[in-house]
Amino acid sequence: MGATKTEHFTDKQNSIAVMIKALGHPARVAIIEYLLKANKCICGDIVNVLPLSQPTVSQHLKELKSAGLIKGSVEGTAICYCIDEKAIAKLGSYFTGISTKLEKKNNACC
Amino acid sequence: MGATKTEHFTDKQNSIAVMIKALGHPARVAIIEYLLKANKCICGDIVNVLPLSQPTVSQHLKELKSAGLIKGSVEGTAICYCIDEKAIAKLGSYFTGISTKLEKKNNACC
DNA sequence: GTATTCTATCGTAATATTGCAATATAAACA
DNA sequence: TGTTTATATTGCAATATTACGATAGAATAC
Repeated sequence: MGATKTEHFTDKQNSIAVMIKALGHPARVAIIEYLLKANKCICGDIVNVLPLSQPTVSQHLKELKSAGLIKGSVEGTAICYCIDEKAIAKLGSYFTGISTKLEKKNNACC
Repeated sequence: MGATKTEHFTDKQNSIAVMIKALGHPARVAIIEYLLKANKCICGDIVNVLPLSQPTVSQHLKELKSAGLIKGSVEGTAICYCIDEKAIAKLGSYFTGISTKLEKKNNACC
């Protein structure tokens, strides 16, 4: 035990959980927020801004990328990381969808 | 090492990450989705629906509750768990806020 | 009272995550 | 070619998470 029993849940539930989990760390929230406000988005900037070592930042970027939340394109020696709009939009509509259903239900049970 | 360096991030970043992290597991996504569609929301129902043991489900419910995503009220022997609308709305607006800002920026850098 | 039912907690094993130093890789430039 | 610069990978230690059996607690039924 210790491993998540992904095989017992639906693909949708698993894929939403993976995307959400990727943002479940303050460093990765900070990265997204930095990418959002930065005009240029080079990894080196992020290392300078975050209070974490370069390998650790690189690892967080890797996780965000593998979850599909950011994209990275090689730009000479540096790498340009950017937010994947579609992924964020998907998460947004997932939560607003729940809110809408709750309103319709009137959430009366409690 | 091994522990998240929360002290280096802002309160906002940490609190968002905690809420998001609570949903970063398919079982907890499944619980929210079940609470959403169920008319009654008793913990026992959830144990019957999920492919996990009663202690494990109880633990997941505890995490969702401590993250503020659900509320629980005692109802005789059973406990009535419900989604906290405000928390879900907060998450929804967090993501749609990012989307809006991305549109304004035109996300032109990559 | 005892029995039953529902949920929480404890204890513990398996696994995952976080973080960094050291090192590797890869492109640009001298 | 050798050096610098930027990022990735490896290896490892510390900590967190996931899961469940056993057990405890708390309310209801008898």
